Amino acid sequence: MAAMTGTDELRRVARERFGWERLRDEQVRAMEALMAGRDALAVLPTGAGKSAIYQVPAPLLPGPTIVISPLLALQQDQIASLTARHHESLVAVRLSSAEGKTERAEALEALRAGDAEFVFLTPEQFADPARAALIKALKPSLVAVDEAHCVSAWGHDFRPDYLQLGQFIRELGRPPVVALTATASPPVREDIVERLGMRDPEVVVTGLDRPNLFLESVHCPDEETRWRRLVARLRESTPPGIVYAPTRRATEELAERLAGEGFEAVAYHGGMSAGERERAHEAFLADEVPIMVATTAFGMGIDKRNIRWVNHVSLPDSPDSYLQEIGRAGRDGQPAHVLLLHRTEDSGLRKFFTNVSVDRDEVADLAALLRAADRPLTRDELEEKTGLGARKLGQLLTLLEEVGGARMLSGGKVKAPRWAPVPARAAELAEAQAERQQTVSRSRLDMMRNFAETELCRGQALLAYFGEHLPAICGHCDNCADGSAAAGEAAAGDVPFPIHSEVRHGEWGKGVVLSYAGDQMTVLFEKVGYKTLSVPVVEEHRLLKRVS
DNA sequence: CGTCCTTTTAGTAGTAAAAGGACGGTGCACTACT
Repeated sequence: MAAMTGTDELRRVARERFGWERLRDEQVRAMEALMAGRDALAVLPTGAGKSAIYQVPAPLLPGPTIVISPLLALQQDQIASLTARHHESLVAVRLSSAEGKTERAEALEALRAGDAEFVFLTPEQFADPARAALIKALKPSLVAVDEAHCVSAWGHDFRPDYLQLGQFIRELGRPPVVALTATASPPVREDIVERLGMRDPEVVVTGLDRPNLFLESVHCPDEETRWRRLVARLRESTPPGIVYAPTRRATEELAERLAGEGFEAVAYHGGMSAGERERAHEAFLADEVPIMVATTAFGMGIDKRNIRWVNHVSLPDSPDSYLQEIGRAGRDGQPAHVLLLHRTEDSGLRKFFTNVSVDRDEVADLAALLRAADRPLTRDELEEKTGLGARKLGQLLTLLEEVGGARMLSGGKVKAPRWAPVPARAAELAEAQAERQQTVSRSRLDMMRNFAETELCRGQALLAYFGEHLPAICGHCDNCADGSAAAGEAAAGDVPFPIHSEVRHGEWGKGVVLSYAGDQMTVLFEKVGYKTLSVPVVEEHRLLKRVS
């Protein structure tokens, strides 16, 4: 009964304050969980109404709603769209480095007075204890973590404050938390839930299959072939589209070379000035620039529905990244084409990026320093005492925390827990932990390569990675089109373990069966990530045992 | 791990291969200076 009333209330708010006549079942399920004080994790494609999941319950809950969002430009857009929809009844403010002292004070006052409902923040905002206290004093009733895959993708090295979000949420007294993302494979989902300290979240996941995207992958033996295939493809493609290149330099050289061939192409990467980036972005959105040649910097928050193709001229680091990037094509539902031009050599760069080199002595010194200190130390103090750079220090601290050698306190301070292992042991554990992470990253890269090289259905391969089983071949990839997918499928015999069943491997431990393709099977192991195994070998040597 | 660029070496005059080293992606926030 109560649930019914709650749902009616949600529908009323959606209709009256947002103008949404219908809510999808998944949206309602997540919203109801939040209203009941529970956490929720929503993996929904862009355009499926992710934002509504926190926006609709927000005015029904007593305090303001915190929205954690990774990019300032993205926050800007989100606030603009909320404001446009709302004619001042639901105000959103932002606290960031872009707001001056006065603006911040005004924003906080509006939140305190109840004149503003949403406050947009980056995870870095909580690093300053004074600011964290101000936010805590607002008694927020809901925390929404947008683009939640960043927790997993960026937290471990690039933006370590992402990993401290869970700590901050605890300090807030654990209001309901909703994590939102368009793509998250099972290990990423687990990482999000664990890192944010979510409890038994309501998980809503919708199908990831995008039938209007035609998937194609071509192996290129050399750079010349890659260039020729790209140009040939661009000549027959309708703009606008995105070419993803691996390095900043490659984007600039490629854009120039394409211009020489008569294509209007503009480069985009993180090394360009904010102004240049914005101009390029705006021009692309306005259909003034037909081809964007970009690094992974270009993507999040791009709201453009008519992107007709996405071409990659290098192998991405994982299917996670790949699905994010190709997902930007064809949002209008019209046919779109994605092409992956890969070389074996591409993996080198990716391996370099996933390389977590841990110097045992450095970690041991750091652990010893923490243990010897009679009070919690700030990062600045640690940087000074160890001589490590901020990036490296953050990485090592994260590792130490994961193995119980460090504890993060509010205000970015760090101390050694009472039960911390001795420095030498902590270093050993940290090294092992780094190796595990690297093993999992490499397994993702392996899966990306499998996807690129498979002669079977690519749609099935991609979705299986994300834990989704497509019962029939996808019908929208190159291998389905030329018949090789169907041929491979027919070759598959009986399966020893059902899809999604739990299995155990003598060395790799527990895992879940994701897919069968040809005589290969893919299993996702908790500890070592994705593995592809030969079914006959598994059967002959009884490598796997059924668990559930 | 691969690529690109510079330097060295070989060995004999203008070039060419080998060896060495640097570099590679994603963004916030803060400070100093104009």
